[in-house]
Parts: sequence; structure tokens; C-alpha cells
Amino acid sequence: MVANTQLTISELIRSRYSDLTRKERKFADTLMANYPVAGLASITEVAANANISTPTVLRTAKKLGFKGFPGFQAALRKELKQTLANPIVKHERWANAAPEEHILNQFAIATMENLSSSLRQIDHHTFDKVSELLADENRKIAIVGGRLSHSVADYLATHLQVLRDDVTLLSSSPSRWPHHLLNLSKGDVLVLFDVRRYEANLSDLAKLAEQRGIKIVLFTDQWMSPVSTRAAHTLAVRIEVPSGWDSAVVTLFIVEALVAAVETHRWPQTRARMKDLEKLFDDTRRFLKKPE
Amino acid sequence: MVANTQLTISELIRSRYSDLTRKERKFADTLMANYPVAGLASITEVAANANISTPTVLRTAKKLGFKGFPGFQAALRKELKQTLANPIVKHERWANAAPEEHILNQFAIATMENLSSSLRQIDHHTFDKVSELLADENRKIAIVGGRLSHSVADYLATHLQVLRDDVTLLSSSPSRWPHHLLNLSKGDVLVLFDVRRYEANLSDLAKLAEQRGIKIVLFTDQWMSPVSTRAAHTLAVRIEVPSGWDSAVVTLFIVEALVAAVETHRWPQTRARMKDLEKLFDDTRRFLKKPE
DNA sequence: AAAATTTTGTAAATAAATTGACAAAGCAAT
DNA sequence: ATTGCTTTGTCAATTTATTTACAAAATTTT
Repeated sequence: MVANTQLTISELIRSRYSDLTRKERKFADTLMANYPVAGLASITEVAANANISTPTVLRTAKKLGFKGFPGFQAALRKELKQTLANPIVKHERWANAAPEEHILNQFAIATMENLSSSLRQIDHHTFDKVSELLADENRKIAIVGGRLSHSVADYLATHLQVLRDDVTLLSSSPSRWPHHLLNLSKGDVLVLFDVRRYEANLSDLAKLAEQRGIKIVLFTDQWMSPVSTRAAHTLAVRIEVPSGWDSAVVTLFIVEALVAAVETHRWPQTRARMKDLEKLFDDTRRFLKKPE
Repeated sequence: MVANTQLTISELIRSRYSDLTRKERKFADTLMANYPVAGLASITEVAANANISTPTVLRTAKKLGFKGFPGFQAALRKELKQTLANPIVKHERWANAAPEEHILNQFAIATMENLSSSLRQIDHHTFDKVSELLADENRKIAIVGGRLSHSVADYLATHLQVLRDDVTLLSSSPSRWPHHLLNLSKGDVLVLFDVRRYEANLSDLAKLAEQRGIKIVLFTDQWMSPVSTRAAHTLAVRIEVPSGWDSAVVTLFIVEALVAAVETHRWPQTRARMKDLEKLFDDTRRFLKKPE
């Protein structure tokens, strides 16, 4: 007999309940009363909690179609994992029903996991501190990224420039970086993006910045760029996806949230500033109908 | 040392994370990525899933203040029992302990919704078609973005350039765009990022491209850029977040998944090419130790 | 009420998990 | 490159869990 993989174990128990003997039902009841955690301890403990003997637990598991207790428990865990997994991925099936293995699905799952576990790790005090730093117009801001993280640095710069003055994006050629630092002084902020493989140039730049008393805000990955020892604040995110390189999605997410936080800090000034800028852009670039 | 019963284990890990060594963090990361189920199997299995040895798992548990692995596990179960009993904390399975209204959490909710609803709308056949187009080395590729989407265009260009030849990122100044089109001919591909407010320049460029028989791949938002009428393939995503502008996170997600798909199509060539490039970059830029 | 049958538990055998001791590998400082 | 220190894994010892075999208890049938 093989366990039906379609049914949850609780459904399985309900459907087979009439086949169970008195003590077996006692075990089933105990499990259902605290489902599924009551089934996740050792067979000894589980039996003790239900006031039955260990062989009875084993026999029940076998009756439900499992080879042994460990198999039963593994099924419980698997089920729990799916239940706890992000409700969005799990429940909201796609209209067009792309197969589970489609790369979009694979990526979605990995990205959701990256996002949720990054959120669990990020300290929101750090986030708040960083957003205050970036909102403080007494500090100049320089932004720099590595080879692959340059676009994210660009994104942050573009958006911050809308919100405040004195925001510079360091060019992508490392040779010119030290030069840029001359414009910064003690108390100014260097935002640095460094994910693996960590670049020595960024490390050097951080050293220089530290010597000048410039505050470093570091975006890195879970393995932590060596720059983190010099950084005033470090925001580490998870970046693993099923491909040959790393994902910048969660980093971009944090960047956007930060920009939104800065926007909130500076709302009065921002409002006026954005109007001005919009006008400016309207003159430079032509826009089409504005939706909504 | 006794485990503080006030803290959840995930909080405990976060607070002691800096005390953990490399492999210990690997365990912590694995646990956090699939919390708390990843910690509920036997120590052997848990270690195997994290690709570390069992003693390392044990040492981590002890470092966190538990007497042994079974004690650690019992704490996880106890916590899980409480979590499952109280639906209010449900959300905290994927957010951290920051208050519900914290902008990080607000953003997380919005972003997850954007991602899932975009996934539901995107036709995976379109996605596959686009990935084939981009993988076809007989077609030249030009990439262009608007004012705010330029960084995403940059990201796509940087990554595609690793995978194949003939990838150009159009500069951010619209006046030079038409010039670039001269390098493209019938059957080549123009990837265009256009989210509200839709830019007239991009629209003009699309018209020109269409006249020359260039295939247009459009990334836009749910309201659809006017370019969509000229596009061979349109990928529309949801972009709303609680801030003054729109989110590029989901767009970047699709871009990354596309790059991964192209990588798969072209694996044999890619492999060699990436090796060459790595070497080239190693000569130009200096990298520090490569993690993992 | 006794016999037959089923259920349940005890206890031993087996298998597996946990832990500890130590050696190898990795890393940092020189 | 060498040394000293830290981290990590291997392997064996120990403990614990799981399973089996069988006997006792309970239940049902006659």
C-alpha cells in the first residue's frame, strides 16, 4: 500500500478513521488536536503524549500507508512546508497554468524565498537609520556599484536625485572613483553596492572613504562583502536564483523601499521639488497621455 | 547558558548572527530560508540539506544556547505550535518583527502582490518566444529604456552581453536613438522599456523600428504603453507600490528570468564565453576571494 | 463463560541519530 | 612561505529511536 500523495495526512486520517482501532484513534485524535506539530517529535514522545505505546503509533503510520514512522514524519514535514510556503505562490495558480518546472515558476519561487528570508534577516532599525542618513540634506551622497550591481546603483541615484540635492553616481570606471571622493568630506555618505564576487576596487574605495570619515552604507549579499567591516550600516539580502548568477531583485526591492522612506522623511520639500522637476522634464522630454 | 524563552529562534539567530562562523551561517541561512521546517528533520538530514556536517549543526545549536540538538528542535516545535495556533502572527512568517505598518512590510506586501498578479497575467508562451528571439545570435539586439527604466535596460544589456554578441544599450539621450537604428536591419530586435508616463521619444523610436522591420519586444506596465500596438511581443507587469512612483522590481524579475532562459538556450556557447569573460574581467578588475 | 480473535503492550534487536574526540583544512598574521 | 589560530569534518562511542517478535490483555463470537 502506498500513501496517496494527493491527500494531506489529516484528510488521509479522516478517510481511514473507521479502519482505526481504539488506541489508534487516540493517536489520530491527539495528532489532529495539535496538527501537525504533535506528530513531529520522536515516536517515543509522540506515543507518550497520546498515552499509548510506540508500536501502536508505528502500526497506525503503517495503516495509513507509510513504510515506517520516519516516512510518516517526512510526509508531515513536506506538507507543513507547503502550507507555510508563501501563500501567494502556493494558492494563486496561474490562469495560463505554466508547468511547475517552467523557468518563470522556478524563478518566482526562488525570488519569493529570497524576499521573505531577506526580510526576516534585515534589521528595520538599520533600514530606518539608513533612510535618515539619505534624507539628511546636510550630507552629500555618492553612490557606486560593481560591474553587475552598477544598474542598481544607477537606479538609486536616479531616484534620489529627484528627492534631494548633492547625489552623485560614480562612473563605472574604478580609476576615477578616488577623484570623486575629494568632493566628499566627514559626515557625508557613500552608498556602496558589492555582491560576490567582491571587487577589490570597491574595497579600496571603502578604505579611502573610511579614512576621510565618510559614512559607508553597504548593500551586499548574505555572505557579506569584506567592506562590511568598514560600513556604518550594512543591508544584506539573499540573492540566489536558479541561474548562472545572482539576483538583484531583492536588492532593488530594498532600494525602492528606502527611496520611499526618504520620500516620507522629506515630504514637504519633495513635493515642491518633484513638481519643478516634472516641469523640467516635460520641457526636455515629451510625454504621452498620463494614465489613470 | 540558557536559551532566552522570550525570543523566537529566528530572532535569536538574527541577534547572534554576527557570532556565527561561515558554515554556521550557512545552516542559519538554510533554516531561515525555509523556517522552521528545515530544522525539524533529523540532525543528519538537516546537515545534509545545508551541505554541512552534523557537528556543525550541533555546534550552532549549542552556540544559540541549547543543550543539544533535540532541545533545539523541541524549541522549534514549541514555537511552531504557538505560531500555528495564532493566525495573527501568520504574516510574520515571511516578514520580520517590524511593525505591520513599517514601510518595509508595506512594500513587501505590495511587491508580492505585484509579482503574483504579474505572473498570472504573463503568457509563458510569449516569454518563451522572447527568450528565443534574444538567444538567436543571427539577430542583433538593441536595448533602450525611458528616464526611470533606463537602469533596468542597462541591467538587461550588461547581462546579455555576457551571453552573446551584438547587444547594444542605447544611451539615455533620445536624440541619438535614431542613429543607433541604422545598425539594425530587418529581423533584428529592439527591446524597449516603457512604463508610465510613456515617453513620446520611445514611441517615435518604435515607429521607426517598425518601418525597418525590426522586431520590438516591449516591457511595460498593466496600462500598456502605446508602443504595444507595434510590438511583436509585450510583457506587461504590475508596478504599483505605496510610494510616489512605480516599482521596477517585477520588471527586473522578468528580465532576470529571461536572461536565465537565454542562458539555458545557449548553454554550450555560454559556458565557454563566460569563462573567457571572467578571465578578461579578472585582468581588468581585481576580485577578492570568491565565496562558495 | 470459554474459545477464538483482535488489540495492545513489553522487551529485545536493530537501526539510526546524537555527541565527543581529534585530525585535517582553512585563514590570518607575519 | 611559515606559523599559529580558528573552523570544519571524519570517525567512533554513546545514546536514543525505531522496529520486530511475542506475550498479555481486551474484545468478540460462540
